[in-house]
Amino acid sequence: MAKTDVLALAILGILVENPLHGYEIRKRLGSELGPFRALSYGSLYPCLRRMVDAELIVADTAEAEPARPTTSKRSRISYRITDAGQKRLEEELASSGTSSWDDDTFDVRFSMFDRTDSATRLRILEGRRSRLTERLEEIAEGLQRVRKRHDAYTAELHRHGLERVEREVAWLDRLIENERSASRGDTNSSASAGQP
Amino acid sequence: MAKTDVLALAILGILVENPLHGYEIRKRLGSELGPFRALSYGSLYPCLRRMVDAELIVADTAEAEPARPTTSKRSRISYRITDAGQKRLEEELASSGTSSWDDDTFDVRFSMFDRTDSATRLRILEGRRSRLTERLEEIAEGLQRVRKRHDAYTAELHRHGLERVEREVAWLDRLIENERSASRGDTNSSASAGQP
DNA sequence: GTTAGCATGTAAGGAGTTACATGATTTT
DNA sequence: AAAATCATGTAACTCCTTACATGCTAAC
Repeated sequence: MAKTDVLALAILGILVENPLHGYEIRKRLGSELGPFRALSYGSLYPCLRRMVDAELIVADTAEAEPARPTTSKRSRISYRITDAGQKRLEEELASSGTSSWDDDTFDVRFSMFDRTDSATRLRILEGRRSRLTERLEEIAEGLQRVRKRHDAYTAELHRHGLERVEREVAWLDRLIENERSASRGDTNSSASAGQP
Repeated sequence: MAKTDVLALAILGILVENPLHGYEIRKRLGSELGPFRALSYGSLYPCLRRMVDAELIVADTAEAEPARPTTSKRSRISYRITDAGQKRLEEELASSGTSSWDDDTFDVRFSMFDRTDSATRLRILEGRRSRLTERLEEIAEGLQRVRKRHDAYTAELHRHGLERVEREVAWLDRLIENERSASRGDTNSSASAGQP
């Protein structure tokens, strides 16, 4: 796996809670991480193998129940995180590393915010925010150019794209504000602000 | 290119207006299509070549200005759409083909709506809408599951994801309504509704 | 008993990126 | 004259999907 494989990171984040077998890991990835990719087995199993080779996880060929010797039961390989894996996860979670503000990586990092310290959370949120405001300018420029070229549909596409990004920035602002008041020592804070 | 390459379709849509060279095509792809991919040359040029092989476009090794014979000027290969390419584009635009409601394909199709007939526009918008409502249910389920598991951040991620999709559905509803009133023969209609 | 869902994997291939390699034109 | 940007391309590589191949377990 070498560098900072997002998928491997997400898997470590899932396995750190309790050991699981591949099939279940895939389901979790699909539901845990927002509207995240429902990735295929053809992607998952090779990744698990790479992680085993890197000794971040180990594969227990389940012997859980000693009783019932027949009906062999040899399927369901339970993957468990190793000390090295746990250390790696902590390292990843500690620093906003190699830009955790890409679309994909951000979601994975965010989903593990309850295991991330406040300072790092803030750094990631702000990094993501500035990434989005850059994009905002690009889209706004494109919108200007497109408006001149008549064509209401293309303009509408840009307008909608712009709005989407603006909303995400507003969302981040809310989260950043929350994070700041929490670190100022306020006790009345949680991730979800909004309705009174 | 064979089937229905989204990139090739987007390029045909750009070249049908006027011939351009690769460098310029890439810029257009970046600005024209919403917050669309700024795709690399390593992707673009091989695609152009495939399209030339398929005779959808031809490469004119620019001789535009007959004057100035020195300073050779031989770079800038101007790509021009062929009759076959034009026919192919029309075919693509005529039917909502092999599901044009994926995230990527939808944007490309939408950006060419002014060259698409009303019935097809409506079919694509509705297809996209039903695709999104499916996703809506999946996310809503995931949100339920996540809420039970404490963890405010993951829940917030889902909530935000849900909201984003809901907004896109609302946007589509607005466009569909517009499209319907336009085909009912109202003269006061355009792609952008909204403010009175 | 047979369908549906659980469970694990591999091989081939698609679609794109990065890094490289090269050169012309325009601006400073 | 140097630097920026325009312009074209190739080769290697990454990441993921699809299709295939296999077998267990539970429900109807």
